[in-house]
Amino acid sequence: METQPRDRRGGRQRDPAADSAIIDAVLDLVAAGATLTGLSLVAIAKQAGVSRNSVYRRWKTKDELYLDVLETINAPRSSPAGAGTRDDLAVLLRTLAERVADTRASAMLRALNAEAATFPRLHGRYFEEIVAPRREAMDSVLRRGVERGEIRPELDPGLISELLVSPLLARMASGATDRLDPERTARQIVDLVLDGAAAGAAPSPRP
Amino acid sequence: METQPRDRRGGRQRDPAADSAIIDAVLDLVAAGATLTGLSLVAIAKQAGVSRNSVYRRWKTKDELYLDVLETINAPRSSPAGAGTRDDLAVLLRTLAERVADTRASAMLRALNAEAATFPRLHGRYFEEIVAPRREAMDSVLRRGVERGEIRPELDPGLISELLVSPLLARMASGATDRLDPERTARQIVDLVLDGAAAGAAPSPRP
Amino acid sequence: METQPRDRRGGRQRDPAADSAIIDAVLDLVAAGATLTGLSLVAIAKQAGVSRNSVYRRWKTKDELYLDVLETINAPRSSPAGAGTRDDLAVLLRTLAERVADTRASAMLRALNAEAATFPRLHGRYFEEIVAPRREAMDSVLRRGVERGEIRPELDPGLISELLVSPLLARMASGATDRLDPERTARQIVDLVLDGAAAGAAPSPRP
Amino acid sequence: METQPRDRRGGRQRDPAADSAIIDAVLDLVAAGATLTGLSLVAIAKQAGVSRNSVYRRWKTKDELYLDVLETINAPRSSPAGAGTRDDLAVLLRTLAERVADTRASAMLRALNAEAATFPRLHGRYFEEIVAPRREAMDSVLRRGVERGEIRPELDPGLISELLVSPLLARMASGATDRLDPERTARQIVDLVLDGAAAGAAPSPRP
DNA sequence: ACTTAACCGAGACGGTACGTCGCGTCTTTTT
DNA sequence: AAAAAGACGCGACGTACCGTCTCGGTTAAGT
Repeated sequence: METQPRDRRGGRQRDPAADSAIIDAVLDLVAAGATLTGLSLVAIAKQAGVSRNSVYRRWKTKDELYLDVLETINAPRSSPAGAGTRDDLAVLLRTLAERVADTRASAMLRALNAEAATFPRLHGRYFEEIVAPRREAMDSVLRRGVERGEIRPELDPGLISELLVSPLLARMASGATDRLDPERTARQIVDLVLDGAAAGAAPSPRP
Repeated sequence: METQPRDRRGGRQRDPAADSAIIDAVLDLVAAGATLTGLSLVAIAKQAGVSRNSVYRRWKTKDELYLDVLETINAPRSSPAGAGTRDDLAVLLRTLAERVADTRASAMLRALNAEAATFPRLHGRYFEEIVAPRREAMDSVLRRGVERGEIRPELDPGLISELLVSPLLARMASGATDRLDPERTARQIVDLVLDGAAAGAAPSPRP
Repeated sequence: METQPRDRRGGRQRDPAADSAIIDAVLDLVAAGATLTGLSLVAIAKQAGVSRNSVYRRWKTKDELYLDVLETINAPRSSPAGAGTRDDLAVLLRTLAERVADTRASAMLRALNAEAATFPRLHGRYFEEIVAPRREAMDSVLRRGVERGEIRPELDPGLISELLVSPLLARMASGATDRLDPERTARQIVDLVLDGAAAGAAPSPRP
Repeated sequence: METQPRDRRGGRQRDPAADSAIIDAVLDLVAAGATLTGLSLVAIAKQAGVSRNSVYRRWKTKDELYLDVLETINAPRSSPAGAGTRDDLAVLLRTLAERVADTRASAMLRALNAEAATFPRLHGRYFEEIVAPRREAMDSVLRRGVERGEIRPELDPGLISELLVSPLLARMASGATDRLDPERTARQIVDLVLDGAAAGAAPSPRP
């Protein structure tokens, strides 16, 4: 995460508090409605309470700064226990819901999605490092579910996956992340997607 | 849709082509990645091939201009035939999917969502005039489905509705609107949400 | 003297008052002690009471601006009547003395001399257009003086010329331009250089 | 000349070479065209090859530094032998011419003159310690010349003095100090000022 | 036909924000 | 304790863009 290794042969040390103050400032400003292109290093410096110089010294471009901001909100992945498909999916969705409930992270990712065209490199990294692993985890659970006979094998796994995560992603996109109970919401979504809404579809028995 | 009535006592007429050229310019620029705050009337004028004056003469602020842009992409609502819950939902989703497949409209709404905080008035109108009626239509279909005994009555209708529309909204938010077959996708989503993905949940017989 | 001809096909006209206000500002600031390198277009704009934009629009670089300032202080040359060498020299020196007595012009030229290395193009123009013609005029008078038998022919005309103008140039350089009576000072210098200070050198009879 | 006595209680000694390196740097930079206000301690440090700290440790302000630079170029005064007015004046002028021929000293004094308003204290010291004594010496020689009957008594001694030194001062001001033969130039000036340029003014016999 | 009034493009204008640069100070490591 | 390296806050600079204002030229309605 350090921006520049640099030869440390002398000179004053960089204030480590400034690093986090700047990253915090970005998150706060984006959460307050700023766009990634509209956000200026000047405004960031003011919000962080440091001089413009201290920002430019650490990051040459907004791209590089945002990259480090993304690293910051990249929470550790959850690892489902493998007890059962329903529970495993609930664990994955709960972890996603928790991130969605984090107002600042949510705002940052929403902004990044909206301006993907302007920050292709950034969006690429976001996809590779954050989206892809979690998508793979969910696919893995679904595959195991099919093997166990818990998931209808004739369905497109991608579609199931999309239906599961979309409600949370749509909330993130619309900014309606308040009053989101991760545990409860994750469970509701999984149950509904697994059991279906049609009256004829009797809900499977659950422990 | 006309912005100013004005006294028409004489003088040169406004070029009607300019109106649509400007609105087109907004849609093109937003589709190309511009944000609503970042987009300037100057850039719009250049893209539209008219002078700044011609833009300012028609709309005093970006807010008012965007309002008219929103009107433009407000396609007529679909009206489900009422043949059956499954088909009615499919009709509604197909209409939504078609709008999502429209790259420019999709980009405009994505931008509006991302910057809702900056354009509260605009976002409010968008919600009232576009989202609310369609949401009400879906709720109505679901209510009728419960009465008909086609939808499990103990479920939260809001959750079902959310699950149905979220896949399309999430696609709109992420910009992954290419290669979207509205008819097919709408049908797939409705089937999966109604029938469920669990192996035990036998798919209801369909005509 | 006009900076840019420009195609005048439309658009608002430049405020002609701003042109002179800016040039006046330069002269005032330089007279107040500013150096040509130290003087910024920002400071000039503030002093002139116009926006930075209005300065940059007219002149891209300080060089071009200073060039026009030089034109402004380039007073019309004097033309000696040819009545006699002594009187002709006095006329030339009085004209020079008048320019030296002009505080602002004097300061400008002093600054230009001091920073000739930084503004070679400017210094070159100054030399060609202001210094050279006047130097040539004086050489011409001296040549005629030799022909008339009024100037000792064995002397270096360049040295005589240098002795005549140097007192005024030195005053200009040192900034001691107050209380300078052009008429009287010019006459005194010419008399002394022509007649000499040595006791043996009897002053030539004058009308 | 040492700036601060300081308690020498231990620790590393100041590098004596740095002192002269810094002063040399100032002279070189000014000779290269830098102004006194425009010259920064940073640029001086870089030119001298020392750290900024090493400059600031020795001199708190540019004023104090320039003062020591002035001391450096303050060559010892000449003392005319008193053999005769013509020779005495030539000695004084030759000394002045030698200083003028020193490119770096000349540039420094030229810069100081141009920016006298910005450095009043510095300019005052320069006047008191360098100009005044030499002016007094010349006045003294001229007074003795009048007493000896070698200088016309009705002339203003100040004017004679001004005419004698101005050619050299003007050269210093204009920077045209190359190819200046101090001995020859001084002699030429004295002869011309004493004997006059007019044909009627017979040159006094010289040894 | 002539006046009038609005539109249109072009561009000057004041204001604001940006990213850069340089300054003088402060801090840390090395000599 | 001096020296070198470099981070830091501050401020100025030149640029770019924005929204307004002001031109000459054009077009259509009303006399």
